[in-house]
Amino acid sequence: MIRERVRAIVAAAVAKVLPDQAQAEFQVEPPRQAEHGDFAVNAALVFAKIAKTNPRTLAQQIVDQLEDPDHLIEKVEIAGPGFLNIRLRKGVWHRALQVVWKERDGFGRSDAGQGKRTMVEFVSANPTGPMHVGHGRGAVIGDVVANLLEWAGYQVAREFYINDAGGQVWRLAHAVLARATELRPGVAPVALDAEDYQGEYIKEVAQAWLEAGGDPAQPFATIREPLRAFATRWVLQNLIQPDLEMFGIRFDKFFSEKTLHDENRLEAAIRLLDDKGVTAMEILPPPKGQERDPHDDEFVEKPLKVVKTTRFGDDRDRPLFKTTGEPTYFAADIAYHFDKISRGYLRLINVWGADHGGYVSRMKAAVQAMGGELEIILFQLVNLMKDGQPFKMSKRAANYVTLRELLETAGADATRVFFLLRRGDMALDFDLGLAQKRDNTNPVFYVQYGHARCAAILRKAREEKGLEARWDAEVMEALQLPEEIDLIKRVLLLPELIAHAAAALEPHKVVFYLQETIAQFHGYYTKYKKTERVISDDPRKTAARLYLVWAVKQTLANGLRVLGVSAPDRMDAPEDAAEADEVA
RNA sequence: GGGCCCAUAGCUCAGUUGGAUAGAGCGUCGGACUACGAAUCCGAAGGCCGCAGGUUCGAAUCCUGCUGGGCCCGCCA
Repeated sequence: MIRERVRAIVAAAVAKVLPDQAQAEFQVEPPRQAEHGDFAVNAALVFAKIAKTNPRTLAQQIVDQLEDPDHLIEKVEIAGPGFLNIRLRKGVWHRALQVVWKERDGFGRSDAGQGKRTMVEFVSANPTGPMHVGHGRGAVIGDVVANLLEWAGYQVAREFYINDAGGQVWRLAHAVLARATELRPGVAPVALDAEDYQGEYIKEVAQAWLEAGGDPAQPFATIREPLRAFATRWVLQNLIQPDLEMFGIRFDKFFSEKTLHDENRLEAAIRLLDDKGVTAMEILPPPKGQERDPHDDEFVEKPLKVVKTTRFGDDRDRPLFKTTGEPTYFAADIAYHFDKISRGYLRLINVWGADHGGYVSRMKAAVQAMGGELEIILFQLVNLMKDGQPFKMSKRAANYVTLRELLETAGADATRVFFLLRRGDMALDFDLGLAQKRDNTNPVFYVQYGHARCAAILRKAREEKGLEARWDAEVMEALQLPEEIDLIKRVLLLPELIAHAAAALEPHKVVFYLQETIAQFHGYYTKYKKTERVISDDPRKTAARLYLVWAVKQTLANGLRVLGVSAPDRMDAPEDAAEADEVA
């Protein structure tokens, strides 16, 4: 990478001026202002204090020691408080653009991750009902983070944790039984409890269960286990997996919580924590500022086995077992994460909604105690809006907007981009009216159109002139317009942009990069469409520009692939954009 | 009472991890197609980067304290 070569040149000079500081960090960055050259280096500012001189003098000393055997540098200036503004020869940029031709669909990849085995766990929606828009945000963030890590050289597995054990799934089973008795005349009715799931889909589950031979005349206690198994599997297969498929999201594994209990896996994980000395028997205090309620029989004053998560910065120690003796959800989650570690995943990443914020420190503490490394992406919640007004929804109530409705009205591409248009730690207002609009206020069309426009130019060159874009080092110096050099620089930014977004676990950066890149291309295209066209009578310029357009197209395609968004070669009329989404 | 997140143009948001004159989209106003796609582009107007201190060559960015908003807070999942 060019930036690294420039850094090496400066670092060598710094080492001569200040032999002791050779390993210290300084920045080599593209400056905001074009007049400041190709790279701004702040080495003199960073080292001035150590060198006990003023930055500008030090900058001059560094410049005096610069050696540039490959003749990359055209000009170096000392500017402002002591920046080195470095301008490279244009030929350096021309030659560098060959990398796109060499790497093609792989352009943008790097090996920063060095194949480190990494697991991204995301969605993990409870198998008790349809997914809502909040799950959609987590799904897109998780999927694109996983893509980013793959592109940055990690070996990535995607996993979905199925919470198919515990109290909520009994609520689901009971609700299904209640609805089944309604559907089967003559069977003694079982009433739907207030805490049971109320949604219409429960009737579908009940119908399917009856068709599969379920017998609603049996008492709940005797059939609840097979009913639980049936209902959670049905929800997963009919409500959750189809949505993920529409979204284009695949998981390497769906991991069942139930199997952890069935196979006694909690025990081994807890024993490990015992060995590490981070468990204890404790009577847990009530939360700060609250009195113990003597009438509340749910919280018996009785010692419980806990993980001493306070040692890792948690507010309080967390129980592994309830007073009833049953394991907590936390205990099962520990077993699950122990399993991940045992399978050799050195880096664990979980994608959670902000409503799980209180769970972060305890889970990190537990994983750390087991010798693992856990990072959690907490994304802020999605506020549903309709016509500018908050649109309240509740999971138990029958009416709420599902992810599927959203995918069906807005399409997978637009939904993905919409969710990635903000940083994850910003709350997101999702306007249902806006999601259904299919005009240029929707940014996905902008980027896809840019890709299609590049494709159109290449198509025209092929059909009317018989010309194919290809790398030819001899003609590249025909690219002399400042906008052309800027476009080359922008294209070459993709690998570091992806590596940077992966390191920060911030997928939205890719969206902004693509928007800026295509805007730059549109500007170039429009400015010169009457004077310096891509396809002209000058064979050298035409060949060089066709390659540049091809490289921009490849860059956009690769960026879109990371986002999981299609890159169409032609756009249909705006009214028919819905169909265009399906073309991958 | 405590913890996490947020506050930047009229609105929605970026801001390269501390750099030089803070950017984009939408909206407003004014322009640009007889040739590669006008789903586009160019220009103008619009800012106390929530407030007050601090750290240093240098702060939207880091630290402290406020103000306002979101989420969470006993063994649910």
